Amino acid sequence: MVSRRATTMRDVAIRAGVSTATVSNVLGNRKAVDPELARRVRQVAAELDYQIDRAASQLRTGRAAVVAIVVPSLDNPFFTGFIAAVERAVQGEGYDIIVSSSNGDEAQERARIAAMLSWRPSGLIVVPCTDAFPARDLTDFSGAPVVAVDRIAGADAISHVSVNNRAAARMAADHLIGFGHRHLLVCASSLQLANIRERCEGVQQALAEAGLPAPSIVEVGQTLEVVPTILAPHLSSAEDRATGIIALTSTATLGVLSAARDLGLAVPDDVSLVGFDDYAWMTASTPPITAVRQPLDMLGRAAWDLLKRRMASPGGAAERLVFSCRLEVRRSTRSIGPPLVKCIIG
Amino acid sequence: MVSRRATTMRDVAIRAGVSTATVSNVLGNRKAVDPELARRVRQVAAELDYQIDRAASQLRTGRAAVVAIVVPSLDNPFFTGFIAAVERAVQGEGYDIIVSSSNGDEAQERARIAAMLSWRPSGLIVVPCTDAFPARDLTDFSGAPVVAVDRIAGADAISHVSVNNRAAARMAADHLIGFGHRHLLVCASSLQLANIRERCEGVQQALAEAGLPAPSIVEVGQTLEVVPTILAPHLSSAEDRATGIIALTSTATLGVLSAARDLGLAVPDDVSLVGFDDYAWMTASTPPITAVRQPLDMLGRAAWDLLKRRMASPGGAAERLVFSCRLEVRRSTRSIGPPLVKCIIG
DNA sequence: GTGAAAGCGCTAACAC
DNA sequence: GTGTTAGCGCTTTCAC
Repeated sequence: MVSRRATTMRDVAIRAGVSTATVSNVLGNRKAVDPELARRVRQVAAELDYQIDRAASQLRTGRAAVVAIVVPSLDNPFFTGFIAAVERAVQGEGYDIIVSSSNGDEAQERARIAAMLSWRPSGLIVVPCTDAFPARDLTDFSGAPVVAVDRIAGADAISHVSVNNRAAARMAADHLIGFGHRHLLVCASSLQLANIRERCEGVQQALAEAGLPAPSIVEVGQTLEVVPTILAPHLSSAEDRATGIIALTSTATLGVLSAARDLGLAVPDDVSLVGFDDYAWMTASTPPITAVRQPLDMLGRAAWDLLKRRMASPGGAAERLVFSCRLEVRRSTRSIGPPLVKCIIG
Repeated sequence: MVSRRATTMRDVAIRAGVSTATVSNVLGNRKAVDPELARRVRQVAAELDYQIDRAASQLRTGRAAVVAIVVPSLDNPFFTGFIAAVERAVQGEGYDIIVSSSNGDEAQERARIAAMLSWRPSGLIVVPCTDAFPARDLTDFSGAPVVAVDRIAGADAISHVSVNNRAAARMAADHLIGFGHRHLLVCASSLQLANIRERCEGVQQALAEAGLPAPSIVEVGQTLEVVPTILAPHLSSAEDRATGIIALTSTATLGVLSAARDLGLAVPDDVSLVGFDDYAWMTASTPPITAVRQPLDMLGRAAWDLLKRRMASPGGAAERLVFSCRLEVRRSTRSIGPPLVKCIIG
């Protein structure tokens, strides 16, 4: 296969007997062009398999029709599901996506964002690996529109989309409380993340309002293998052991499942479990897992919408969009008694 | 936030008191430059937060330091895991990735590949949505180096990486045969795909060589929801029901699990199951699933290596790299009797 | 070893 | 409504 020079706009122009400006106008739907000429241009372009050179177009216009996405990991279905949603949203508006993973590391995040920025993308969507998002100076400096996703503390100057974490976690807790559970265990990935902290608070509030004891919160990290070991002591003490567990991420959910199995605890007979995020394996699992479903598709679409708003008016105010989650009730939770009726004295 | 023009190479050159050519040479490690000058250039570049404009660089050199990846879906952990592996491989060699999903549709695949090609990427890695890979004319025409992954029939003119599907499936079948299973059911996604057909053949061979009856093969598609319905008749007939199932993809594995549960069949007590692909949920599941693990990371790295070879010598011959899978034996399979001893007559 | 200058393919201003 | 042309920021001869 010999590498040949690609067809240029000039080639098309010559063959169609017009100027490159006209070709550009036709192909970019930019200025009114005589219909007959336009038809001819399009036909020649098709015949020659003409593909615009984006580098040249970009150099001239100063911005590429591309949105850059940086996520903490490409091996996590939550992030890849989000990317898929963004891709669906930008499709058909002529934008492509470039994606990069920060591997959950701030230094890498910074480097990856810098690299993405050198494409002069139309915008940048980032799921920061910590909620401080220290790479913000980079994006500020470049002037590229940015939308942050999911984890961000101090939602001041940056547009962002997220989920109502507190409400989602309350919903999970209320479900368990309604099933008569009084002692809950929260299995969190990392309390360094604002979204995880919010979820914890949601559970705490629900319990407090029901007049029940505060939940135990255990931090299990992001690595599945170690979760059972960390969890074991909390699940073994037969006496005041939690009867209901809320796992705050899908990895945590998997971890709880492993731990319970290793300890010979049956779900939901011995412990009820509410998971987070909603994947195919949760419904195929035995028992199917009751879980809080985050609207990934909406999140992706919203990120793109917000980005477009920033692109249209870079000077405008930052916006935030918060989505609600749904609880998919399945079979990993069971009633162990009547819900405690809240006692209001005074 | 006011959008400001980014720092250009010219800015750096002026401030460092040199020409843009020198800056280019320093930053691109291209020609020998006086060490002191080089130091100054680098320092100024850092001070100004200079980021090269890739569009300009690209326009000049004719190729972008970017590899385009097209997969059938971004919602499938096999494909996203592959993308993650490629990203790891290209990282640090200064390449970025642009990714796009064909949604399993040939027309979209074609369109997405055309769009990717307009970036004039250094290369293209594609997991075709059918093994015919009809968009090959596009890539041939553009002259961009291409590597196909996983599904490709007639491995002639195009470099590709894949897994030894036949051997992998044989391994699964032999494991079951060794456990005394004589009647196997194969749960395939789609027989349109070469890799799936090869897996079927692997099972058939193993059975034939053991002198056992041919497996039943049922095609369940890519949508999880319908799998149990399709599978039900094959799992219900109490008499000659298969005692061992081989699921040829992770979705199929999930489908078998759902179907078995719906039918009240226990794994592995009533049926043994070997899955394909190896994900976290398989080990967290109860029981943990015995599965064929595809070496995703090697596949990604190999795709990049092959691509580099094509980039280095576009005229060279296409190469293929085939990897072996491993069987992770867990608890979804059990022995139901001694293996049948193969009887060789004559 | 360094700089001047041409030009990659496109778009946008402007002239007609 | 169409063509001419300048120039985006970089890399790469080619002189020096």
